[in-house]
Formats: sequence, structure tokens, C-alpha cells
Amino acid sequence: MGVRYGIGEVAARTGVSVHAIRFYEREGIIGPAERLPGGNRTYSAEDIDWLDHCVVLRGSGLSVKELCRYRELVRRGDGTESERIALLAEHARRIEHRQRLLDQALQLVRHKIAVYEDVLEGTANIRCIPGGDGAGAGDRRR
Amino acid sequence: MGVRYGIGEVAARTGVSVHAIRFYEREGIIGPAERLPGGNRTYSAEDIDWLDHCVVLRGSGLSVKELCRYRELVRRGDGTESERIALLAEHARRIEHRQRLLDQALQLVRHKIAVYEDVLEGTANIRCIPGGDGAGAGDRRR
DNA sequence: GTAGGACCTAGAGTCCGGTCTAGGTCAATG
DNA sequence: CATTGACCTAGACCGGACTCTAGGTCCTAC
Repeated sequence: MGVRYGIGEVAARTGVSVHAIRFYEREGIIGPAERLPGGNRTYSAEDIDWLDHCVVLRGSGLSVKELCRYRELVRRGDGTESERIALLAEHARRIEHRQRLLDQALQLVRHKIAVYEDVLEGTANIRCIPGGDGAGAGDRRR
Repeated sequence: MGVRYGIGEVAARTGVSVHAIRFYEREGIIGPAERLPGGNRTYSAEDIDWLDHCVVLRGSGLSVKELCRYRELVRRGDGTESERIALLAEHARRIEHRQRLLDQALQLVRHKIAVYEDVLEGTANIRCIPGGDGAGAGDRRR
């Protein structure tokens, strides 16, 4: 048991470049990899799993720094759970916030697309308000 | 009619810093502002609306460059609708992709939080797999 | 008339998150 | 034994998106 993987293989499996993996190690997102006699890094399946998690978390906007902090808490082990929860809960809030922004943006984009499509179909080419972009969202404050 | 606003006021209303507004102008995201005799920029309500849209689009990950391109199409006016649609549709796809990533991340985060909460409640402190972070998601390929 | 505040320009600086380079080691292969 | 390929290190470099600085102009109000 205990299959091990070279850095290139890990890169291929996770989609993280070899450079980025080393960078993550330097930054402390992933622990110092074990080395083969000769100095090459080797990784276990668990290392890959952790890296996969990192990809997901980074992809959702968790900064390298926060990710380091999280890993440090995990490394320190017992007694850090509530800090981990705090960190993750904070991040969950940020994700939810981003989701709302994305929803809003998607609506705006779809609305604009619809307007342009109408224009193309001639349905609405009554030559609208000059100066406008012809695709206002109309849902502003003020 | 035709109330006009100074750059500071626009900044306050849109949440975009004065610096960033000038930066956006240099980059071409917003057109060269009209000037008061004396050189100060003034903005109309429509300018503010456009800037608000820009905020939403930027916030959803549309790059400054793409936003410039979009504004350029709008400026060129009639005949650019299908290009605008293409650009926006492409962006809509990116937003949807980001949404999926965020959903995935949110699930992971919530799962981890739940696991740590269980640990805190003593429900699960059977001292788990050493080396694990105690909050694996278990939904990996491989 | 001088202080304060809002604004101006050009351009330098910052932060983030990688990415790339140069120069080198090591193991297997033809 | 020369080449190839995967890997190594330290550190320079990059693109994106601002942000800030320095030095200056106006206008209003005391």
C-alpha cells in the first residue's frame, strides 16, 4: 500500500502546475513534501486529496494566506477546531456574498442579451433614448 | 434637468474610488468625462448608471479589457449588437461556471464545518485517522 | 491674502498569485 | 558514455487591477 506520486503526476491529476505546487509548498499551503533519496518530492494519495481541496477553496476565493492559516490549524490538530470553524464560516459567508453578486450580474447580462436580441429581430428598433446603451437594467437605487 | 455630479460624489454613489474612476477613464471603460471650465470632471446620471453596470460586471469577473471592448461596441452603436451578444453570452457562461465552482466550494466548506462541530460536541472524537484533517469530502475522482 | 477642500496630471508603487529562467542533479536508455 | 527526461533550487519576472504620490490649479470662505 501507500502508492506515491511524482510532482508531475500530481500536477496532471490535480490540474495544478508543477510550478504552482512548489509555490504552494513554499507558501505553506501544503506541507514540505517527502523526498525520494535524490531529492525528488513524492506525494501520497492523501496529499493529493488535500491539494484537491485547496484547489476548490482557492477557486472559491480563499486567499493563499488564509489557506495557509487553515492548514496550520489542521497541522496543530486538536483544540483548533473552533478556529477552523470560524475561518470556514467566514469564508462561507464570502462565498454566499459572491453568489449573490454573480446572480445579480447574470441577471443583468441576460437582460442585456435579451434586449439586443429584440433589437436584432427588429421588435424594438424604435430608436431608443439616444446616449443609452439600449440595455439598461433599470433596477438602480436613486 | 441634467443634474451633474463631481467625481467625489460619483465615487460615493458607486463605491468606486476616485482613483479607480480616473483609472477606468484612462483604460476606456468609461468615456472621457465632460469637464467644467477649470478642468474638473462632471458626470450625468447616465454616466453613473453605466458605472454601476461596470461595477456589477467587474464584480462578476469581466476583465477591464473586455469591459472596454464592450463599451467600444456600445459606442459604435448599431450593427454591433451580435458582437455584444457574443461577448455577453461568453461572460454569462463564465459566470455560470463560477457559480458551479462556488456551489461546490460551499458544500465542501459546510461539510468541513459540520465535521468540526461534531468533533467539538464529542460526538466524533474517536480519534480519527492520524494525518487526516478530519474533514475529508470523500467525493473525489480516482 | 491665506487656508481648506475638491479637483487635476503623470507616473510610480503595491499586492496577488502565480510563472519562468538559469543552472544543476539524477536515473534510465540506446 | 551521451542523451533524454523528470526533477531540483533560488530568485527574477509578469499581468491584472488598482492605489498612491508629488506637485499643481481652482474656488470659496474666513
